[in-house]
Amino acid sequence: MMTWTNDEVAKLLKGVAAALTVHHGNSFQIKAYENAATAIEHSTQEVLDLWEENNLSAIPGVGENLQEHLAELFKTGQVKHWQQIERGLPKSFFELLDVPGIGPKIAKELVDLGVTSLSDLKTKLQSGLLFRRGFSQKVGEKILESLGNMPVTGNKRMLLNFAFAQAAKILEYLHHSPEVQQVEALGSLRRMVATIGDLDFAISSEDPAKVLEYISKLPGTKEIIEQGETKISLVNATNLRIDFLIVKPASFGALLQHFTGSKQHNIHLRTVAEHQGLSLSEYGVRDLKKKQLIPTKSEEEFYQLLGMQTPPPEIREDQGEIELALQHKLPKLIEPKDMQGDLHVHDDFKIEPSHDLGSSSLSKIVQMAAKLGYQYLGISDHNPSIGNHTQEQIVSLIRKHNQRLEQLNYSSKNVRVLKLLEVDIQPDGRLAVPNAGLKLLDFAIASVHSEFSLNKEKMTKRLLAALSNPFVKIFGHPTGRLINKRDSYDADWPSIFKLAAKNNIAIEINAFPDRLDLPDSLIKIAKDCGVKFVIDTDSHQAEQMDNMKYGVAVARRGWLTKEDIVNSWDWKSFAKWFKI
DNA sequence: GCCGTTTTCGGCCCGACTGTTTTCAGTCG
Repeated sequence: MMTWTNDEVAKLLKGVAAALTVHHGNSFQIKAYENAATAIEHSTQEVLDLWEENNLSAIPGVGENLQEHLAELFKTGQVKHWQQIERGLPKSFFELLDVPGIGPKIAKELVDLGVTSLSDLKTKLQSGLLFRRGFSQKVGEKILESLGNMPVTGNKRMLLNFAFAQAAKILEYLHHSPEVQQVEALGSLRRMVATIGDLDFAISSEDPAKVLEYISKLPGTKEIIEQGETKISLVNATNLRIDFLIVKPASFGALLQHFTGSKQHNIHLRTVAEHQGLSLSEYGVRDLKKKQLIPTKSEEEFYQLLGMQTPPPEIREDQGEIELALQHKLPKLIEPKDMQGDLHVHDDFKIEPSHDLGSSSLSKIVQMAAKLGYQYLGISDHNPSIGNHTQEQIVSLIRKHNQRLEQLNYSSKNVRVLKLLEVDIQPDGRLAVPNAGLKLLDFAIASVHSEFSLNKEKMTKRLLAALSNPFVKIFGHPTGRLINKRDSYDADWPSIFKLAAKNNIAIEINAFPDRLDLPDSLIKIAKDCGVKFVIDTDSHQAEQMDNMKYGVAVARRGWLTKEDIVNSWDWKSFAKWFKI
């Protein structure tokens, strides 16, 4: 069977919308296709998986018709109805739509002028041929610039920690302007999505013109894409797009709300507003009867005007948060300050593992745990490699690993240190440490570090076997994904989650920024199966223990509360849990 | 084509910026 990524499916839907546009189709049908495309593009669940689970309706904007079309696409590789709509349009038409600044109308104009591909477009623009045939000079020049800025290969989205670092630099620059009153990073960064495409900033100022002037001098700017009275967009030297929006302080709340998104959340919210005789924009809430704009300084004021609670940014994905906020029944999500321990930290003890050793000393890690205010800490080095050691040697190394931890507990009154180990799940599902070694531990974290491409059936069997081992209390980075590098492996997740729930094994939410695994999209499924979770940093140096916030963000995006997360519990409750 | 506190018909989010339009079309977020 063919595989389809969300991006590929979204691109097809956008193509259908574009074809409808040039054929003067129904504008609302066009909108429907475009909405479905963005929803799929930004979905954290794979649309192909959803189809297999018979759950395509989980994506807002995908209704009965589109579900049928998508089913046809996944089964046969094409959709007859769409082919009809696209009849008469050459392949190049759809290729051109990828270029920023080219929409359906311009793409049609270009193919009618004889453009056959992206490279042909470039040639014909540079030679001036298109201009002689009547194509707008200014539009052409903008397109040439866009072509130059387009990434050669698929544009990778930024990891959350990288995006935060970039945003921090820009925030610092903005804070240096006396005209800037408030400033905040918005968009997918504020919603803490696992990967970030571009950066958005909201700014409040009494003098927007001066702020625009100041931003236009941001160091590292390659090009200013557009600039108006309230907005400036630029691209920096690393081809990162950055948008700045500026309003008077009285409207700052509305601006925050508007550009935090998500798009699906806002569209739904505006239909709710409409039923109340209100209209929403980045300037405030407009009373349609009185024809009066009510500016909102804060987001809370904004949502209050709609009679709602303010949903935390992380769950503004139109997944039911609007309905619950209207009923004032939003759950109280887990927060970073709730965390009482980190159970997955590697230190530099020479345990002779087959994977990365940590680089920080044990004492430095314990200090860091104390600084973070933790009640407990799990030192969980990788197991000694099985290729180079006998079973006796493995057990002996574990004893040494334990000894220094036991000594530590005598000298450290604040942070309790647990004797853990991150143990490989071998391809057949057995653990890489014999029971004689496992029983020396407080408990084991089991995770996969090899043979990622087993088929679904074999992988499921492998994981189920590992989670049947009574020494395992945590299932580490469950799907094995490395963002931008390696996809999750295929497994029957509901049956794995059910077994974990039954065996009292916590599913890890690994906070390492290129893992963020369990992904937010699987969390709800896991919770529905009755599992508990841990949030761990998988740190290999002490500083990385600060990554906890990213794991907490994933948990929040999965709607988890303190009750769901065992290492947000105090020591007594936590100890009771793992000794069950 | 979607969707429901006007629910199976009849509506459909809102606005900025650019270019070339002297009142609007195209694109984007």
